[in-house]
Amino acid sequence: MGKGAETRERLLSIAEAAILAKGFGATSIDELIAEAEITKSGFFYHFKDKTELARALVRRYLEQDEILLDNLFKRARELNEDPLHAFLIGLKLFAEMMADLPEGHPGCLVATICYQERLFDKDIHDLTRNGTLAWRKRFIELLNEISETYPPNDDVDMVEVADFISTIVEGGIIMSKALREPEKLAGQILLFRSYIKLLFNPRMF
Amino acid sequence: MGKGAETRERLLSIAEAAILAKGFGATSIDELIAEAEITKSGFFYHFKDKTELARALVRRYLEQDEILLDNLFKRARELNEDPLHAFLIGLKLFAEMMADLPEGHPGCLVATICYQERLFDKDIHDLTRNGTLAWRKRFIELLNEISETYPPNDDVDMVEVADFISTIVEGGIIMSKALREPEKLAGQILLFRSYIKLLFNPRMF
DNA sequence: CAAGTACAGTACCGTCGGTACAGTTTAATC
DNA sequence: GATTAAACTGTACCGACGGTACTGTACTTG
Repeated sequence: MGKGAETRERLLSIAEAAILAKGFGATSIDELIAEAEITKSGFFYHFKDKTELARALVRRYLEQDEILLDNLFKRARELNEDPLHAFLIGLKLFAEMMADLPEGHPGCLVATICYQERLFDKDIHDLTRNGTLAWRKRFIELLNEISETYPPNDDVDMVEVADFISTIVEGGIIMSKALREPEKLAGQILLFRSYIKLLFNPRMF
Repeated sequence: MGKGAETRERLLSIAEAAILAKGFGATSIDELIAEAEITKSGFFYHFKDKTELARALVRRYLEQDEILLDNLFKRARELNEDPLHAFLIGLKLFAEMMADLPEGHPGCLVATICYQERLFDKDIHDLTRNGTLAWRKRFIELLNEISETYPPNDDVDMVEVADFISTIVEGGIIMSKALREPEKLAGQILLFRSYIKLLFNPRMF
């Protein structure tokens, strides 16, 4: 990574932390450049305005997220080739990863942007929407594979179940923050795991 | 309601909508007074600063929320005196209420504040935390009553299950916004209902 | 050594949160 | 009918911030 790309990455990391803690509108460029130890000109060299910073931030966030989830569920599949058990293992790994964050989850950029919709243009909203649809696609594929072997015990739409995990992670982050209980997120992910167990349990009824 | 209280309420409603759409830091007092058609002096007559506006906003939000949930689950109990079935009816009523919001849920103030933590003092964070704990208390009581008659089919902590509904509502609001699918929230609440059905179903195993 | 990269420096504009304080309208109270 | 408090309006001002514009320069690379 060249010198320019390094400064850019540093700016993105500082901005992400600040925006997740204070919101986009309340995050000043002045504070970002103070922490990054560059000047305003330096900032505007990398991003032509605040909107472009936001765009770059979301893109980076979704890419990193994709890689993380890819690795996690690939590892889970290597530990057990049955799709249901692999998914349950993946969820446990995910919960453990969330539990290991000492200060709790720092927050999801998608959520921040949704809760400040008026500040962003269609471009950014399309990015977050496509990111969310990518989560849906990932989990639908896993769930469809599971339901081929294990018929579900309740008549539920698999798209809803696929979105359920995203809902619970987003909600769990908020509950962790609101309650000041960092472990809450992991606990809620494990409850989703409990639901999956009950939904696909072959010994039911 | 006197003239003063009326203006105050109008200000609070305008501020709530603006803050849920743009965030606290990005909401200017100037835009609030423009929409309320009063002057800056008028604003500072009612609230000594922006922080006091936030405090009043959260208090009002949690009070209204409490009343809404009280009525909803009281009505559900009147329709069926079995605690499990009453709860399932309550969840259906809740989902229907959320589905009836034409533009989707406008957002939860607790979530907004959690995602802009650095902007608020301990006072406000205590308010949101106590609000969340009130949700927990409400649902723990309902769940404990259910589990006396219906032993749960999985070994889960009832506190986690009580928080699960709050998690799903908070997450469902974000998913609705991110996907631009207002119905998503109701669908996710109904999935929680599906979980409750599976968890307490007496015909299991 | 020329050229681009990666910034620094300086100056300026309009907006915003907040303060201060004097003046005015309206409705209830004595 | 005068008094008084509530509910504002009007005006002026401050420092911080987002953003623009343009010039200058150290460092690196071909």
